[in-house]
Amino acid sequence: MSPAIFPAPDHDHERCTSAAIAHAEAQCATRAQRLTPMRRQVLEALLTSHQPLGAYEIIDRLQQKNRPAPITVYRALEFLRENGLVHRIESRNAFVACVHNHGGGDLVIFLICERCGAVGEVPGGAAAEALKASSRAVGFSPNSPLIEVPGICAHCRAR
Amino acid sequence: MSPAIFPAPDHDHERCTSAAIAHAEAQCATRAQRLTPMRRQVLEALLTSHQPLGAYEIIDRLQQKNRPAPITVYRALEFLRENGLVHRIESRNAFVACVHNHGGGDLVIFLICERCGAVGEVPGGAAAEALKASSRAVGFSPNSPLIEVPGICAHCRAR
DNA sequence: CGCTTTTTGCTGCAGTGCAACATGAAACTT
DNA sequence: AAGTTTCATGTTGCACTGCAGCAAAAAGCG
Repeated sequence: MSPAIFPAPDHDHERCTSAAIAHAEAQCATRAQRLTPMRRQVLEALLTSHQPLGAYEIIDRLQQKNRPAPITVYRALEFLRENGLVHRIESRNAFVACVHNHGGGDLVIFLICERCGAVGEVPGGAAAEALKASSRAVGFSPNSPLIEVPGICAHCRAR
Repeated sequence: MSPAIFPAPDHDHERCTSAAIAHAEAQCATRAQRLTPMRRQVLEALLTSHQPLGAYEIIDRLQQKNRPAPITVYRALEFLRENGLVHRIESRNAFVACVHNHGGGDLVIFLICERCGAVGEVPGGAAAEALKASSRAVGFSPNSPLIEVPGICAHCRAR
């Protein structure tokens, strides 16, 4: 598929979720990491939302039977982030499932729709170069930058 | 002085602080806004730190006599941000005094030294253009982006 | 001076994030 | 298979973030 940056409002949710879970399983297998039920549930909660969720929102969406404590969810999120399956949206104090298979090191730009709340990821090559140049010009040695762009996504604009 | 992006460790703190306060007074005067004692104290706390401070750190640094409630500090910070005197560092949940006189709308990049904690601001013109291009290429209408770059500043690298 | 607007104080609360310790489950060793 | 180590989760508790809602005080204005 051509990876739509923003999922269409009517896309096949089931399929994109299960594909992402499959990818997560593969990812963990190759890294000898364990995608436990807890971790999988947290990832699924994020996948089925397609929006950034706060920690307590995640808790609310998990099976009510054994409502996990905040620390449990934070630990699962930490694991998922370390394995590139989840990103944190700093400007929202929230988390999104990563639907790309972008390699670990390369910079990603987060596009955050202010209307529908969806988050898209785009590679940040050109912007990264400009940033590096600006940083080094003042003697600063940059590490991986954080870029989050609020705005309006194509689907919302179309309406 | 040529506005060093990062203040030298041995720079004249008194002078740069009082200059920034003077600028804040002028800024508020022209906008018919009131730089009250509370607001001034919060700004001074940030200026004398040259590092991002959390809300409670600010409280701790204010005169102990009348320790303000968190909401009071948040309101002062809100005012200072609206008037371009303070920035929020999203990735740190903290605030820094703005030592530049950059016009309201133009994009600023925050360089955050991971060793000494200092924050520098550089204009983000080139990076902003690259970001806009990347965003629009996927049908996204961007607003003012957030860019924060962790790294090592020149002074820390020199050591 | 009265009136309005702005600012600050006060109480309370929901959300964020993690430390420290205990328990349980899985993997590895011999 | 039993024991040991490692990893994951549960439990308790707490510090910080951020703000709502209302009350009191201060500043500006006719």
